[in-house]
Amino acid sequence: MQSRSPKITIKMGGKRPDMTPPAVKSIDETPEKDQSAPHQGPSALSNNDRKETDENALDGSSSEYSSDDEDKNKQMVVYDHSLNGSGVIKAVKNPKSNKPRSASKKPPEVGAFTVQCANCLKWRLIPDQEKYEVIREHITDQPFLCETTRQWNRVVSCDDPTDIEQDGTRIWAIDKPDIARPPPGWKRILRLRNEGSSKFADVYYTSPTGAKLRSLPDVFRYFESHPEHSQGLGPGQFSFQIPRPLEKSYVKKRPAQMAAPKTPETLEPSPVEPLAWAGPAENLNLQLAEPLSWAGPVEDKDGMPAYLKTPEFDFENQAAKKAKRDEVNHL
DNA sequence: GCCACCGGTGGC
DNA sequence: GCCACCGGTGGC
Repeated sequence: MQSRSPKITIKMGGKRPDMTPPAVKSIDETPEKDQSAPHQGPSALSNNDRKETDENALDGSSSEYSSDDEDKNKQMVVYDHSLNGSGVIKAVKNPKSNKPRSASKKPPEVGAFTVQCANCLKWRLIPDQEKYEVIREHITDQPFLCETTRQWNRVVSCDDPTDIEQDGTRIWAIDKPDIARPPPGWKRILRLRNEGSSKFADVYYTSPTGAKLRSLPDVFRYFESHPEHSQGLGPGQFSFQIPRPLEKSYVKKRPAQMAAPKTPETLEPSPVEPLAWAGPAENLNLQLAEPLSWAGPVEDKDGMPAYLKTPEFDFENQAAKKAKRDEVNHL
């Protein structure tokens, strides 16, 4: 299909931006999901990516996430923004990267990190994951600004053009704000899944001893078996929250639940009646076919660019969660 | 056998 | 619907 070129813009939620933590959101640009062609045309895009990277002074300090790979056709970008829109992005490699050595499709990888300036709303690439994590950790209390890039000796102002545009070559996703940066010796790994999976991504932590932990209970169990590595650590330092793809169709919808057999008000046992399920099952199929209807352009009433809707962000809940985390961390 | 990746489910 | 958690498994 023709590739759309959504512009990313942040649309303020209807809510008043008092004390509001940063909203996180993302864009996902996967123009088509051609089921048969794992890789295509977009090889040119990798040039774009590289050019962009160069232009944006990611040069020297750019990390292992920079564009070494030739098959970076698409990227996923994650960002969040606060009241006036400060956001964080991540970019990801093409989900359909065609590494010759494996027939199995490798999931996309994070390819870059970007944050949106709270003032000018332009995107600024972040040189490496560590810096990104620091920014994300405090994005609510310390909105990101163009001047923040001076931390890594980059001089850029709100007058300068954006580092990165939504040009249809990337997949955008929404990251969560205020995720604690991993404790020293620990790493927080975000693994994206392939398009069509039941989930968008998985988060896991690697411990100082190399253990891979997939959940908080995992972390607790690790603490028990490795008390020497649990000193001063609490659950607040770990977050298994995953970003969300802007394009919801990236993730396969869970089939609608079979209508639970109505429990009659009476306590009379009701006979099992399998045939009665036929109806719901058909509906289920219809729903699965539905996602294609996303393809059409989406006009936004507020004059915002099409294709981009600011996902709703639960400010209050985020604030509550953060408070809870802080509280936990004090224990 | 290991592990990266994916699916499913229960709880909210 | 979202999320946390964990089981299953195919590919190595």
